[in-house]
Amino acid sequence: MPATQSDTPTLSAWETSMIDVFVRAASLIGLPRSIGEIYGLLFCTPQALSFDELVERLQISKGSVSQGLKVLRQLGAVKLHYVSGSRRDHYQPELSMKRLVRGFIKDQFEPHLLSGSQRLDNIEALIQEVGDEASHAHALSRLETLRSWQKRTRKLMPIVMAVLGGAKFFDKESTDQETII
Amino acid sequence: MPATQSDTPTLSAWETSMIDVFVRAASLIGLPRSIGEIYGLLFCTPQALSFDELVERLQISKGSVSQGLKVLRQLGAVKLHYVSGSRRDHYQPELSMKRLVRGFIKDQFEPHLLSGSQRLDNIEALIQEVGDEASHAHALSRLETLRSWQKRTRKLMPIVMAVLGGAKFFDKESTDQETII
DNA sequence: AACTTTGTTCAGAAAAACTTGAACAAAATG
DNA sequence: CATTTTGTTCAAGTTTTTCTGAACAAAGTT
Repeated sequence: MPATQSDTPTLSAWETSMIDVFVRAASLIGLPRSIGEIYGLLFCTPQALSFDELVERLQISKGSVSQGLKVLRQLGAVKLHYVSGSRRDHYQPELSMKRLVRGFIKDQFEPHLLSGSQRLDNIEALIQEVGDEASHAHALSRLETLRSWQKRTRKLMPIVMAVLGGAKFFDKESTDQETII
Repeated sequence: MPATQSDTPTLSAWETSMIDVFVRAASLIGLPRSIGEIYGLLFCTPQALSFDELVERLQISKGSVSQGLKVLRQLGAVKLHYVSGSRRDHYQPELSMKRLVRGFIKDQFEPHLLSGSQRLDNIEALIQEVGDEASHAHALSRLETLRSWQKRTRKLMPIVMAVLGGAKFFDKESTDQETII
């Protein structure tokens, strides 16, 4: 067995700590530890890393790395970086907070908001069945509360994006488009 | 066995659906199903509900209700409502979106931001150990990126609260306090 | 074409999160 | 003070999520 180059190039202390920050952040937004580790290591490393390097340095399975990268690509949190003279895929982290947040919102938030509207309409139909007048009225009132929450959430998103990056990204309906930052 | 009043007063269709909305929302922000159910039922119901009524109508264990209410109280998502002639605690849902969001941020977000600052300082110390000049510089640069993300997140919170409620609640440092909504 | 390299898939193992229910504490009642 | 009512705690059980590793597919090499 010829001496291969990599003897599990172990993580340094600062790398471990910084990766830990990302593991916590991942868990805060409901993503598994392995995804935090992968993004974290990419974030720490100057060069793009290949699939194998991630497996070796993090000491996690190929399966976890494959699935983790899949999710990170979907979120737009990592970018493929073509390295000449290698046919392996190499990855680099997305470093723009704005793009990271947008990816997350688009992928994990918006779908829920969308299907949420659907659901509220269905509930409205069910409320029609309620016989008692007072109950019926109360149910409708709560439904409206929920709709107002939804509406405000939708209004919030573009503002968040604006604060994070200065770009315009406004809701079709909102005529009162204030200028922010 | 004397005929007691409540034969598991089952949930109506619209209540089930609306509770389902809250169960999903809870899971979206990382809270267990039982908490979504409890808040959801309180949200649907005109009167304040007691501990026992929650157990009976939702058909979940006393343990789950007790722990669920504990978390909801901590988040400020439910309020105690004293009902004369009963020594049971009765609960009502917080209906202000602003207060709900603030409770969530205060309880689940801010602690992470706080300890986050600590952690970054520790990482900075560890980076001092790095011998190689280029690596050292790169590590510091990434640390600064992280710090800027933190700072922007902090700036965002008061803006979110402002959009949600119209109140002023600004960061000490930000001199550029724009007027929003 | 046979072989190697590179990465994906997925069933089962392991770990983490959630729920249950019985034992317990605290306070009111008789 | 014994008893009942009300709610909490926590060990054990259940469910859900995550991870692993071996089998597999795709594409490049020789």
